Amino acid sequence: MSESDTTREKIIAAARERFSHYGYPKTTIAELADDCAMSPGNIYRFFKGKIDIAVEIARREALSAVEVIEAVLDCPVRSSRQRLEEVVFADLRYTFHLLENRPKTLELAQIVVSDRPQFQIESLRRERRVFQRILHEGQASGEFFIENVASTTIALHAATTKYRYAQLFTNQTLAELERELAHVMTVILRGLMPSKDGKPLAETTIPSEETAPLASAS
Amino acid sequence: MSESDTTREKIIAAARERFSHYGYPKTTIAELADDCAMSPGNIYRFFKGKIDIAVEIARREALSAVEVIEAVLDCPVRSSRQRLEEVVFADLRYTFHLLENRPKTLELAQIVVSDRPQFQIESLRRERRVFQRILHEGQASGEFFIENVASTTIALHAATTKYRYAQLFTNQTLAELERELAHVMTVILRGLMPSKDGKPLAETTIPSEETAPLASAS
DNA sequence: AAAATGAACAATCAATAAATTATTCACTAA
DNA sequence: TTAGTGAATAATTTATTGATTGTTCATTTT
Repeated sequence: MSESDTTREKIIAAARERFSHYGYPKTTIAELADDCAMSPGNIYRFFKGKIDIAVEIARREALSAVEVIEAVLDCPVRSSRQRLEEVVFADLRYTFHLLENRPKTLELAQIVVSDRPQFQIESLRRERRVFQRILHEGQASGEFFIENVASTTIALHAATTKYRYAQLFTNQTLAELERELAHVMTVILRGLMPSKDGKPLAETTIPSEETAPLASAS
Repeated sequence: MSESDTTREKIIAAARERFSHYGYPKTTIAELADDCAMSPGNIYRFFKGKIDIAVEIARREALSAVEVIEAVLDCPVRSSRQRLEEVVFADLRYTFHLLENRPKTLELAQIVVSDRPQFQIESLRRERRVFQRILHEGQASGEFFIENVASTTIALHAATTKYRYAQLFTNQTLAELERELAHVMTVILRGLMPSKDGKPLAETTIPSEETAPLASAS
């Protein structure tokens, strides 16, 4: 058990090395086998296929990313507001630097997601859980006024979508993105705070679709 | 002048037809020339290259999309809040239906953007201008409390990024996206409204980067 | 002149063949 | 029994070629 575990780890280590240097497609099973001083066939006793090695690496990468974000929760802060700000900015900075310094990580993630869509869904869910904890704390302490923590978490997460994998959408610099994110957080936080008179603004309801059906085939 | 203008329009019409039916790559200049009863060479008296025909079509598409959104501004509404809600949902619905009914439109847009990055920047800017007008109105009437309309517009636009070209990010249904967007707008609108005691929450400032440099090459 | 042509050329694409690679499995070693 | 092998095969990628397409331009038509 422990024996086969270390063998498995050896494969993962070799793969991490090659994937990040040469990329997933240009790394061959034969090369990994060589690195581990074993035959290609033996790799398949530990992984069902090449893609599964990538999945395992990406899974660990995603988990450690959430850990980095979660680490911010351990820092002492004045308020839930500050906690939320710290986490959101940490998220932006972490993914920005990751894509900047190790571009192959993005490539690997895209390959994994295109083969395993569920992977992305679960990664995002883990990330949201961190947000949810902060909102919950803020609600409990009375600092935030939140009618429904679950749906507000989703809203917060959606509103900051642009700042995860920002390089996919824009070629703004990190400084620009930070400035922009600060404005987004200003609006959102004002929206999370209780109004002094205790009467929160009514929720947005989905407007009815009035306009004629557009975009018919030309 | 008018003569060559109608010829140009004939080419655009033929291209619109073929691009939306068979796609940009599978449409040949020879076919367009045939459709217009002219020789391939003559097309080049009106467009510098094939891609420029696509750019012109995409430009018009983008303009008419903004017009659709702007049309919402003409409907009488009770409040700036309602106006903003209508516009944001109209945007989601328009682009959602567009990509659903005419998927080649997305393909064309992506081809144009990859060749002319400026195209996307300008399209987004036009869209933001609509948002900005509403925020400005709301500020003038006192309905919204906004310190800086320009940066708040950018924030609003960024926070709703997910709902433009939503199909690129998720495979949620329109109904799911609408429900989610309603929550996002709830938070944002609460953030835009003036607090009763007149003292708005301080703006978010960019937190200092405390964590050690992460994501060094492995 | 201005508008248009169509053959000529260069660039790109599609189809196929060749080479490489992922995966399996009957087998050997510990 | 468990760990590992490596040749055989299936799947994928890469290279090569021929065909198609985008673009130009000397020439013709209006």
